[in-house]
Amino acid sequence: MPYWPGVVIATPAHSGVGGILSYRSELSLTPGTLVRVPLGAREVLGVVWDCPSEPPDGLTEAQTKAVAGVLDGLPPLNARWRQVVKFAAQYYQRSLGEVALAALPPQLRELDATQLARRLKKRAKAAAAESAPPGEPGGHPLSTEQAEALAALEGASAPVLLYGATGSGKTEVYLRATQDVLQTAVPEGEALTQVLVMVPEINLTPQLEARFRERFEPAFGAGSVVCLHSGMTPAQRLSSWLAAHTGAARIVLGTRMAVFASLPGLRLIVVDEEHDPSYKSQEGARYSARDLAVYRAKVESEALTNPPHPNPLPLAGEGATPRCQVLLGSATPSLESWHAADQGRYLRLAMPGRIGGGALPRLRLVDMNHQPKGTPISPPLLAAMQERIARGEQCLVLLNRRGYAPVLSCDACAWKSECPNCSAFRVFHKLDRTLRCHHCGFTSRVPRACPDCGNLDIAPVGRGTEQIEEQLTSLMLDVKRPDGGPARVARMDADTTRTKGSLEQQLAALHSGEVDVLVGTQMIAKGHDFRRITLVAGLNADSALFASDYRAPERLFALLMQAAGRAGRDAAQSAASEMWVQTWHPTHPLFVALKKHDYPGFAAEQLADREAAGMPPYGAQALLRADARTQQAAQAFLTIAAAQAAGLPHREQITLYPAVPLTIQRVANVERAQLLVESASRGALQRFLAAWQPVLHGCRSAPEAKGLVRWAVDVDPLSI
DNA sequence: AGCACGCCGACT
DNA sequence: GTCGGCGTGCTC
Repeated sequence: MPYWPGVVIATPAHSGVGGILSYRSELSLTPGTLVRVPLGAREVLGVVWDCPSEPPDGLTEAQTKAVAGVLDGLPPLNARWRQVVKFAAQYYQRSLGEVALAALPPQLRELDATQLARRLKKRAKAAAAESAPPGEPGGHPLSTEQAEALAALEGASAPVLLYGATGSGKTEVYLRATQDVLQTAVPEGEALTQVLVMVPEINLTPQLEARFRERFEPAFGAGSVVCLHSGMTPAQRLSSWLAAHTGAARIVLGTRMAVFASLPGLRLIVVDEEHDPSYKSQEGARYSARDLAVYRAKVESEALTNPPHPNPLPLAGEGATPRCQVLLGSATPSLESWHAADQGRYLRLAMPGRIGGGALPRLRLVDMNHQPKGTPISPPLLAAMQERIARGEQCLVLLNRRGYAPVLSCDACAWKSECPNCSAFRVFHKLDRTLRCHHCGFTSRVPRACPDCGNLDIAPVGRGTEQIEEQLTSLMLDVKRPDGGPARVARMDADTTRTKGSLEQQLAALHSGEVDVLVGTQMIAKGHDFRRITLVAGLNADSALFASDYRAPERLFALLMQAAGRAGRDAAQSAASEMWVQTWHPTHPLFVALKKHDYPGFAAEQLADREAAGMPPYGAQALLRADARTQQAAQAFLTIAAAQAAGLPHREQITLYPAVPLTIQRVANVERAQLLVESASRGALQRFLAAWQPVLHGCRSAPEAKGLVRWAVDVDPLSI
């Protein structure tokens, strides 16, 4: 008698096929089993979702194809993993298959059974060779704050928000919490405990990886720490994924994609810099890895509390029910998490002090209204920097704009360096004499004269990191370091760190003291531990103060706080360390709060504004986005979709705003528009979106929407 | 999403 | 005469 496994394969997000296709099988297959199945003309990877003995919803045997093969040797994906994938697909309005297959390493799709067997054998051999004698992980003595946080974490039965100043030693808390989990005994036959640690950016994984390896590999073996991020080669990703899935890896360290790793013994999820927007995916299923981490921990905990096959003999001395904890860490938490802690849904643990008793840098605001016009670096800031360098200290200069100048403009006519494919200017890069579009990549050589009128005077307008580097270099010409050498200025941004190893090389140059002033984009504000920096300067903060994006202030606060955290990490110098901000609005409340290092005050203010406006986290939002050949077609699709939403469930609790073009309306010759969907109730929004989905699918073929390229729903969007 | 099938311009 | 452009439509 054949079985009919519901197999999940990568079906399109909005296709009529709901995502689950049924096949025939001679054998009953365990849900979670990986299989190969025929689809159209090819054979693809699938996951068995369920396996009834009756054919589902009127399918006849003639309509079904047979499962082509089972990837045996691989344990099935467990029910918790499937639950997280299912939730993510539902919540973010995508097909189950798309989310499930995106969560698996791409190479798994190409592998046949023999190749897989070979990989698994290789893994097993490597693991045997690596297995180290057990030892005790080391560690530094803890500060009182760290010890208290850890003690509180131990008993916590809710998500924990670790609100710790930069330099307060959050990483050590992560390491200790990990250690506690890894040393937890599990009943015979159960999966060994595992920990998932997420960081916002690939750049930040190497240094964290080094700390985790150093701490845990001596005790848990050479393969116990693995990384999972999109920068790895397909083979590496498969290898790490298999290590996590089979339980050989005890710690998985990765970017947002790692939230979908298969971790049979998961007991702790750490989300470092939980406020960081990089945790929100911007393509495919637009999930928030931070939010999914919280959900995943809940699912794992429930499974531990109500195990399908309860262990009759609880471990001696284990009074508390085991659970999977989630630890969200930040010096400037997201307002969503902060609000959850205010409400008591999350447990807030504060670590306000810096390790070694160091002070946070003092904020110096330069009122640009009282400075000579046209000077990117104001005289008092320049003097302060020169003084620091003469003393052998280092400075960091932050400017969120790559290139030499954001626009090139003709003095005689109206020509500007517009991108032919985008509604944006191309950026002047002086070093290679190019005009580059940062949105579509279109690049050409800088014209010698104005392309429109032939005028030879085409001038850069505004400033980027290249220009600041150039100007600082000349301003520092006469400045001597204590060793008598000339002051050196370097630049670090996406352009200087493009090639492999260049980031490490630049960081090394800074550490060794070769560089006195480092100019860079926000990448220099993140994570890296710079010992001798005592002055950090933010040059162009004001653009975010009055941006239309309501989250801009929160991001600016986080960025400046994070940047400030780069200064004075050496406790001996911290007392004299400074964060300089040049602004035309020195009395802005954001700066007032920043000056006092008062995140709670800032958050309370922002939350009050959000509540008054019914914005998240008080109300729920989603965006319907459309890309088309013409702006008219994009908006027509959205407008028709809104009209056809009439009568859908919960429509009366939903506000649909008019379709509007995006701030950058055209990118790579595609016109972009969006429509904001709002509701006071998250549940109502969810159910409305689910019901809207088939309607949206139908709107695609409306004659007015001819030229539509694609559309997508973004639930809990980060920018609107 | 892939990958077919299916009708109109520049090439061995 | 073909090769190939990407528009529409389907995948148990």
